[in-house]
Amino acid sequence: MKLATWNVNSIKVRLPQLLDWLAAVKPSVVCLQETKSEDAKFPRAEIEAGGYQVAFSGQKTYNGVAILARSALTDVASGIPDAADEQKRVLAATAEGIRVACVYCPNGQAVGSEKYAYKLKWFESLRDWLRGELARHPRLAVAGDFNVAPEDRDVHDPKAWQGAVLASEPERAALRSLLELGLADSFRLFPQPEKSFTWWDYRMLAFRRNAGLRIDHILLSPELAKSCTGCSIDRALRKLERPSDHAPVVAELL
DNA sequence: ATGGCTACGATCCGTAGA
Repeated sequence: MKLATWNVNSIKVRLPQLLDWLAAVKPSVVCLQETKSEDAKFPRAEIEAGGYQVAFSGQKTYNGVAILARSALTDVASGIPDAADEQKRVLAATAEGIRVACVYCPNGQAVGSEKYAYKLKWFESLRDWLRGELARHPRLAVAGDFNVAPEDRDVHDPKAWQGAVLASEPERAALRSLLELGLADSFRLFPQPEKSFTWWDYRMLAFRRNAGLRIDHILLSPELAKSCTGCSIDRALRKLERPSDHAPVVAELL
């Protein structure tokens, strides 16, 4: 089965691409971020007509997450318990016997800014929550836009990005703290092409120059990591007219 | 050169993204 994550940057704008992609790729479970849609306006019927169950937690203009599954979605839960946050960034559900956590981690804007502090604090809450989730759910996947490039090889120009937001050491340490819980970065379980990225700036012909970052990830519990047979980035969607600035990441699980 | 797009909700510009 395929488990995918994609930051769509507006579910409304990207809906036709999403439906085409679902029909072509047929992932079993899909995590979406930056839906930018109030729940009342979420295109539930269109996605259901495409053969998917869907759970969503959104707000106007910003953030917003959703989980799609070809089979039933159960035990849907929004947000990180014990972490009061107005921003809709987390959604969990069980599908195909997997506990799936869809996350849209804060961007952080600039190192040292208020939003950067919020980002680091938010990662602490995420880590504390996931520690318990891992104990409760041996088959746990955490998929989404983490807004952190884990290592220099995940950055097109490490010198230019040295210490910058998305690549700074405190952010990398925050992401590592999730891996230290026992979660594996599924992409790095396998040999991968050099300069593999999931996000490219809309400006500066960044995609054409492959000037990107790998900031979207699928993290797997030890049991799921054992059953993972591949992980890749689907660059095709980034080439379409009016693309999201992110490409989907797809993990293959037995 | 620190910008350049894109989406949104509000107007015809500001905020945010990464």
